[in-house]
Amino acid sequence: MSSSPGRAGTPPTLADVAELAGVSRQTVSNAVNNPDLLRADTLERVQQAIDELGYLPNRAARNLRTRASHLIGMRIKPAQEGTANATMDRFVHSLVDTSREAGYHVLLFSGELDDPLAGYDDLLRSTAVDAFVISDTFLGNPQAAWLETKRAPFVAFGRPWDNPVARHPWVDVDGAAGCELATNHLLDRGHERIAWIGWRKDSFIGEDRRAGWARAMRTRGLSTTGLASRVEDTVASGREAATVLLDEARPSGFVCASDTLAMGVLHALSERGLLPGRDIAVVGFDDSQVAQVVPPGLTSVRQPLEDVAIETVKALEGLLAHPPTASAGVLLKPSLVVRGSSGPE
Amino acid sequence: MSSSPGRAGTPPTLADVAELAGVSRQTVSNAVNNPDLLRADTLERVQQAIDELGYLPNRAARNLRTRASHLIGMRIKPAQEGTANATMDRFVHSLVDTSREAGYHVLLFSGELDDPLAGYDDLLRSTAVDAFVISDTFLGNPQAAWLETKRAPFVAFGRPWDNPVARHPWVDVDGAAGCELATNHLLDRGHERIAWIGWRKDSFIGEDRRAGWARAMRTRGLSTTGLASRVEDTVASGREAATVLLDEARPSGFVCASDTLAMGVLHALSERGLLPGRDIAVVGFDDSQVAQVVPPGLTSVRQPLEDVAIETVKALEGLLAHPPTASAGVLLKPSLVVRGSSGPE
DNA sequence: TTGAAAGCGCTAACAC
DNA sequence: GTGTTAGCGCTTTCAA
Repeated sequence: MSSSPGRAGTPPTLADVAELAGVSRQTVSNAVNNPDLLRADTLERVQQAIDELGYLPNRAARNLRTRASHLIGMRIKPAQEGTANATMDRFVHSLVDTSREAGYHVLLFSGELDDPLAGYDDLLRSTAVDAFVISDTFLGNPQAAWLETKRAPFVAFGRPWDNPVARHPWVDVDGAAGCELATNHLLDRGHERIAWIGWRKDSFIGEDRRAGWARAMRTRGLSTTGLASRVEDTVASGREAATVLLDEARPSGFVCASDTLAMGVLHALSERGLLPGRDIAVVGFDDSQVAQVVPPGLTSVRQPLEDVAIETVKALEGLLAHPPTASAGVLLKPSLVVRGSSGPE
Repeated sequence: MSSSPGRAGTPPTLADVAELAGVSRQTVSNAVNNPDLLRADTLERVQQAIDELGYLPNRAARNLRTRASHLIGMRIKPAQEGTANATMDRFVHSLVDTSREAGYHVLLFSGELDDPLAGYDDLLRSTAVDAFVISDTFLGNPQAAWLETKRAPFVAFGRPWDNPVARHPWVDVDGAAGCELATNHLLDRGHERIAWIGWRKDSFIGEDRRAGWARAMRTRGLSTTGLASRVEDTVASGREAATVLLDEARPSGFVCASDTLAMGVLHALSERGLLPGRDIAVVGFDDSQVAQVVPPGLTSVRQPLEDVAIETVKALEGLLAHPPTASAGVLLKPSLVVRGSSGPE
């Protein structure tokens, strides 16, 4: 490790490399950004100087000049306690990995709970990020409309439910297909009275997932009457809903809009001495850690978040290209992870 | 919303504000950074222009000039599937919140699994971040030593186990105290044969937590012989360990080094038709979502991650102050969240 | 209290 | 191919 020319702590600059290699600063810049412009021997010499000094372009300077930060902003909501919901954390992991391969880093920020726009504006106006990934589209997404008026590049994880004509790129997972998968799985195992526990009606995602259950039932000519419940996404609500359904509808299986609700069902079963998988089948949604480790394993719909991240970054790259290319929406298919809670074997 | 002078998409600059307010650029800069230098009426006028244009200083330019990015880098490991472990995700949330209050954003990055240093070097040399938060100190932390040689500011979440004379700031949670708390909780409820399931001996954290259990037992004059098991941090390992211990040591309670292992115990109990809390007491560590939602609730040691984040940012601010002030290590006390798995009421 | 000049490190545009 | 010039938007001197 050779000592840099300045004081330790001040990384070498383009000028340092240029001096050491005996070329101009511009040539060093070209060596870094357009190597094919240089003659082979010059490139070699510059590269050697770069290696010797451990040179890497200063981000701030490059950002200032190129008007790009190579940063993707993503707002995260406070961690939800008491639920099984960690989809966004898993997505962030995938996004960080995928972004890195595309030369981007992920900048996380948080905002006031009540203001869905907080945080975006500052980052945008200070040109701190090149684009956003928005994700909390649970009940529609005001961010999308707002960002569009600001002409800010962004990709949404989640369909523009409340605005079908929206033009921005989005990536989503087909929740209806997932629940259809889950329901068919139980139907294939001989269940006929399959109950649904989902979210309140104002949730677009919840209604979508519910539709998958209903479709599967209808397709087999089975009635859904009295078999559905719509509640808050909490364990307690899931437990109560399950208790009521068990008494009033006598289902042999449950398909739930979330692992959180499914855990509520497990609570209800446990209270009655019923065993999931043996006495009553249960399927959740999200393949959370909870689903993975709870005995006897919770069968659950798994979103392909790695693929969501890949498609998201792909769309992002299009948006940030010159000229920008807006991609269409992408809808991915989830899979079903079968575990003990949906029956033996 | 007034239109900015340039094309839409080009945010207003200092010069735009200066022109509108009829002052020099420098005065605008002072208005933003040293408002008390301005006369009240000038400040008022400039502030009005700033508001009108929606001006916010360009980050890249400011970063270049001040040699600071106001970004904290944190490397995250791939999400762990099949475990209950989400401590780092919870910590990231807290860190993002706390950093924001201190004027910092969190930049996430990932690196090759095999190379603990990957990613750090690039960010450092390109002056992309002001400091790092390192966290994966499970088996010691080579990053710390490396970052110290680079004179890079960083704070560790986790003690420098393998280097007691390390001088860098760190924040950690007293795992031994947590397990002592857990064990005493069971002792207070009348248990005497309390088994330990922990990690392999090369884990500093694991040995620390184990010491808390052993200390609590010894303090009451109880033997620990044959009651401890050291395994991998997986559900399967926890299940096997519990099975063996149930047969050979006949414990009435388990204290585990992680919620993942505790879930393994729940699996073992479930296989034998035993009920956690009624037949056998179980305590985990981390108060994961799993602990929160699994029936009948898993009693678990909770790390005060919000406080860890606060102390981390405090130490970071010291490091980045002029002149820097290195703070000492901070050891925080965890708490015990009591749920059904450790017995009724 | 305000303004003018310089320069952070880099790259785009052009001259050689 | 390579070097020169200019300037991205900001803050730190220093002078008025």
